Amino acid sequence: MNDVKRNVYELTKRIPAGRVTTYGEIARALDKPRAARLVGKILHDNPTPIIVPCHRVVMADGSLGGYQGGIHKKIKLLESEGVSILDLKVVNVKAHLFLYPDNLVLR
DNA sequence: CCTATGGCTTCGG
DNA sequence: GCCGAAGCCATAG
Repeated sequence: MNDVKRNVYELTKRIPAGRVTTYGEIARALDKPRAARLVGKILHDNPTPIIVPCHRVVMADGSLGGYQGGIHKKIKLLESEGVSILDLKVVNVKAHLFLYPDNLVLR
C-alpha cells in the first residue's frame, strides 16, 4: 500500500533538527505541488506527533500554522532545536528552510 | 456519488 | 502588511 499519508510522514521524519520546511514543499516532494492543504490535514491527523516531527513544518511565509498539541508547544520545540520564533513566525525562515532534493525517492 | 474537512498558497486590492 | 477569494486534493462518512 502506497498511501499519500505514509509518504508525508516519511518526508516529515527526514527534516533534520534545527531546520524547517513548508507544507507546500512536502506537497512538491510528493509530486503534487498543489496538495499543500492535504498535507496540513494529514499532519493534523498525525498519529505519532513525537515520532513524526510535524513541528518542523510551517507555512510558506514562516508563520507557524498550527499544532495538535497546542501552538505554544510547537514554539518551544522549535526553539529548543535552535529555531528562533517571534510573533508566531519563524525568524529568518529562509536560513532554516529544508528543501527536498529533486531526485528524492520514497522507499 | 456527494459533502465536509484541513496545520495551505497565491494573487489582487 | 492585512484580508478575502479562489484553487487544490486525498480521506472519511
